[in-house]
Amino acid sequence: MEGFMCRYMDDQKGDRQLVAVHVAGDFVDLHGFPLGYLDHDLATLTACQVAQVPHAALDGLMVTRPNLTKLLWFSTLLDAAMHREWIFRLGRLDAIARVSHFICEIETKLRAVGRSDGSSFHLPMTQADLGETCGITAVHMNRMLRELKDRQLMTIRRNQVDIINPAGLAELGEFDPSYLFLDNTG
Amino acid sequence: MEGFMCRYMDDQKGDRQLVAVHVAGDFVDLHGFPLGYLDHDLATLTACQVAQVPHAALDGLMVTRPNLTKLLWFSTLLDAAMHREWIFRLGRLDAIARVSHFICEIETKLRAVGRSDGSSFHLPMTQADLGETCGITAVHMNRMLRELKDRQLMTIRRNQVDIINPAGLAELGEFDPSYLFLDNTG
DNA sequence: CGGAGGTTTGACGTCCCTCAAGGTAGGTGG
DNA sequence: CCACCTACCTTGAGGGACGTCAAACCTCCG
Repeated sequence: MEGFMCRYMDDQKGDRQLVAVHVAGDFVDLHGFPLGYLDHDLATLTACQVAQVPHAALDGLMVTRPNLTKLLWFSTLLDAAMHREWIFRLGRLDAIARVSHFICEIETKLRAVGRSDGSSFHLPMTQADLGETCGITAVHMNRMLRELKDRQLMTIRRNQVDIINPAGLAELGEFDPSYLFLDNTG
Repeated sequence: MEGFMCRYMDDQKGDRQLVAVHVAGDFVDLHGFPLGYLDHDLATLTACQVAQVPHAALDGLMVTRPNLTKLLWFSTLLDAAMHREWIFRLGRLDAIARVSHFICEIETKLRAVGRSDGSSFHLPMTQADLGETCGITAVHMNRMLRELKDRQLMTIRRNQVDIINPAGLAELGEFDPSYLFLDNTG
């Protein structure tokens, strides 16, 4: 309902890799319903307010409300589409483009729920968190953020993101929001 | 029904990033049903035999067969779980571990459909394909495969994979098959 | 026999990591 | 109100993993 959460997985050394970041309005744990258990971990990035839905209630919905079921299914496949985009980001983009891409994605998601005006928004993630998102170290994340500032594309200061040149940022991050299916979320 | 397919996305330079590899038995394009359209591309790696299911038939199933619907939903979330594992692989593992992890994953999937005996199987992917899967160049993939052979872990020759030391390969790739939910696929 | 696609190898460059040190801001207790 | 602590941010130097470029080779097939 409120706050920021993330999904992550740990490697053998205990280092985290974030696999998703969730904002207010997301149905976070729906994957656990058809799967039975969850293959990864959840954590909050801020204090959060969450609503819970018993699996039994979802089973009931599946029988009585196929259209609503399809919407829930849709929302989990939206997560899958974002996962694919993250794979692309980690596999094909260099560090600075990864950061740009992620910032564009989170801005788009926040704007969809009225948490961003298109240029400025609150993002409660440390540079270490951002590094674990983009598959780079916190030190290198710091250098990339400096470079984004130097290039007049965006700044982050005290969890506050300011996008100076949205088009330039999207271009650098090869960001195309069609995978977020904003024309279809109702 | 038969053959190998993959899902992929292109970057601005036209280089591919594979985001999934599908084997015989997978329901490949089910994501397009709730989503409405597909945010990525599909290609075959070999000649394939495919079965098609009209979306209208799936709509019918959702009304009359909620249990079967949940199974289909499950199968798409399995894809999502694999996507997460690919994110982890690209974000946290170095090149040789990425290859090991992928080989372990595809071996496990093939074994589940009787296409691998646990040590040997057919994998119709070039070193360039494997590179596009693991986010490294074909040249570096070649070096990693040589190293895996030198370390007595596995060999690939003419699309034939031979795993010499399965435990060692899984260890190197930090591979844990629980995300494949093999205890739950019926 | 020749060509195309795939594999292998070497030399060299660069992006990012590692390690280390210092700086900054907010929070807590004296 | 100051002292201190902790978490986070910033910067530098040096090294290593992987990319790039180029050439040779191998294998299949027409």
